[in-house]
Amino acid sequence: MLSKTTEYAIRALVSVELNSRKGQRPGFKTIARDIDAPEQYVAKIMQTLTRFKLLKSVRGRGGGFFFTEDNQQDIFLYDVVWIMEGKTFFTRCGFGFKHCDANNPCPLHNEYEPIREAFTQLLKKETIRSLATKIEKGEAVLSRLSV
Amino acid sequence: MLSKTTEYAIRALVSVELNSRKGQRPGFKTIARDIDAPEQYVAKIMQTLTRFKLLKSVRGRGGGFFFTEDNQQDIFLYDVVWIMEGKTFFTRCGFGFKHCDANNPCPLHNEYEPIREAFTQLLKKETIRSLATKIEKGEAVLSRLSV
DNA sequence: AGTAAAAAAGACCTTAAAATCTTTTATAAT
DNA sequence: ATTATAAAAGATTTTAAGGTCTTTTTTACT
Ligand code: FES
Ligand code: FES
Repeated sequence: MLSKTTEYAIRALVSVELNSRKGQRPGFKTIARDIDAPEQYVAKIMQTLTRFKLLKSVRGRGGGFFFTEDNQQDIFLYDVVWIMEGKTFFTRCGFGFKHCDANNPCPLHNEYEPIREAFTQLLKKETIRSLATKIEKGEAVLSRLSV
Repeated sequence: MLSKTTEYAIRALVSVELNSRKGQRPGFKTIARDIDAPEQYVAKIMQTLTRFKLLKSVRGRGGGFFFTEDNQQDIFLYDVVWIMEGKTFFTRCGFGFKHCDANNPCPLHNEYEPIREAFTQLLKKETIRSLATKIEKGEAVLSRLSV
């Protein structure tokens, strides 16, 4: 569904949020450990996310990644997916056509479109914060050891 | 969602079904033209599908791909996806964990699982025949020119 | 028997995603 | 100023999906 890169991006942001709540400002190594992903790859993803201003970074001693007042407003998963996968993600045809067109539908359209829409709504509802809160409450985990 | 290869596989089978209804026994070149996919790649996919006995093939003059009495029972999209993507397809975690586990859920599980299940049900309901029928009725198309 | 037609098989190539390695730039403490 | 720390940037590698090319095998027609 989502690419591995997008999944890492979401998990990374949740990691920053959880660390922030503990008064920490994590670096990419901490984040990578948190979400069990390759360090340098996480570093690249963080670069993308900061370039798109989903969060801020500072270099050097005591540096790391963090949210500012600007970002303190909720980041929807929709935003992250939009950045990482592109806007076409939300309108792809489930049958492989170049794009979805209700006026010239593929044979899956009528049934696929609502499912795609449900997923989009999920991405428009859940935020980095909401996921972090579930984890903080112990209702979910950010990472799981292999099995 | 589905890989390009799986999409080709489904469309190829629908093409065989439509051709059969017209009394034809298509070869991979005809199928490739029908579904607007690369000839040799379609040939490879057809090899996989025949190996898994979703349909039969005969070589040489007058050869091609066709369904037998055995296959005349409906082929569910579920079967095709199972073959092309593997059984793990239906139980993947939307958050990137190795697998989905309701007892140790990711923060998307509660909302993602029903969506994944809805898609699985769609694949268990629709068949190669049902798609072919929609196309025959003019309710949908098998292929679309670029745009 | 010989030939043409078609799928099967195997080797190979291309592209994009995922991942790694190395160098540079910014920051803060000493 | 120097040094340690950390992100940014750039180049490169690896892996897997997607795609192509060539040869072999099977089949039917003449
Ligand atoms: S046309 Fe295929 S999903 Fe809409
Ligand atoms: S654990 Fe992630 S979807 Fe079930």
